[in-house]
Amino acid sequence: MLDRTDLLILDELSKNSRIKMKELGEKVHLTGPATSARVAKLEGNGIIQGYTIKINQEKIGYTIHAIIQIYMKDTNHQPYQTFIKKQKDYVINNYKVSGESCYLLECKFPSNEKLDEFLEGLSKYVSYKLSIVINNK
Amino acid sequence: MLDRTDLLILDELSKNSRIKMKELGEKVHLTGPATSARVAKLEGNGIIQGYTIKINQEKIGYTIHAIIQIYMKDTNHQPYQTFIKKQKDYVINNYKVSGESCYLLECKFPSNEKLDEFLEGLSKYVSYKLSIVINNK
DNA sequence: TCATTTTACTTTATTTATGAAAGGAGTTAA
DNA sequence: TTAACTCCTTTCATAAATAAAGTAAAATGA
Repeated sequence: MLDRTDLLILDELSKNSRIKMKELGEKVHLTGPATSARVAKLEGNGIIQGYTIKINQEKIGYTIHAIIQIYMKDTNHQPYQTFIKKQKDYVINNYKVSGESCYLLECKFPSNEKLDEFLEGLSKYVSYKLSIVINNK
Repeated sequence: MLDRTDLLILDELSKNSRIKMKELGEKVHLTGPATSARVAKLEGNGIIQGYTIKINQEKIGYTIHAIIQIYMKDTNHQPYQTFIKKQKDYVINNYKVSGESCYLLECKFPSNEKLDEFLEGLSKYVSYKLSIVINNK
């Protein structure tokens, strides 16, 4: 299904998704139009789900990166899910997981005040364990 | 430092980083060159760290998404870090965290065999708790 | 206060990239 | 062998990016 060239294209687009088709073509030894057709195919079959940017969250004021293990108090997850949906500014990912906890919630906050406020709300619905990210190497 | 227009630009580029500067300009009520200059500034000051793609990992054979809590057996983290550096194919993020565990390791695997192999290696250096991601809503 | 500089933008013109169309080479299958 | 596909290249028209020049408003400073 995917050959070496496709994987190379994915790799290059991961590193720089705004690369020109001509330049990407040079990297994978194809012409611009051939490369463009390959990329369109990868979009069409859903392997490329979208084009996005990496934002330095600290530089835009989100200095706290938290990962929170969520334990349900109740079998009904809906109140928790509804709460999370309202916190789009803070929530990066809300993973349902197998293992010790029920969810792993990845969030960003601009201050301890906002984090505290969030946890106050959260604790109405679930129990949690908080981890704060120090680095990512 | 960042005004409303900058935040709008970041938002639009997050949704589609390959958008034309002219089209992005229309969304934020600027001309192409003005938009282009704003974006260049956001790149220059490091707020935009890079342009990338979202890849559907399942469609390229990575069906297992795991998050692993890491507990050090020893005060020396180096053997663990060295091991992780060798596992680039599988490791998405290796967060050093405060809280219960020392690290939160996010990984992807193409099969239970590869996951098992990885865990066998991992257990030489650290203790761990494994969570498998079911969904992300 | 008023002149000067800076910043942020628009407009225009040139360069560059994209995307459509035509065609060729290699592969597969009747 | 021939037809149908796939995947590519080349060519060319169109569209976008970029550089340069100019403008207007805001900030700076004597």
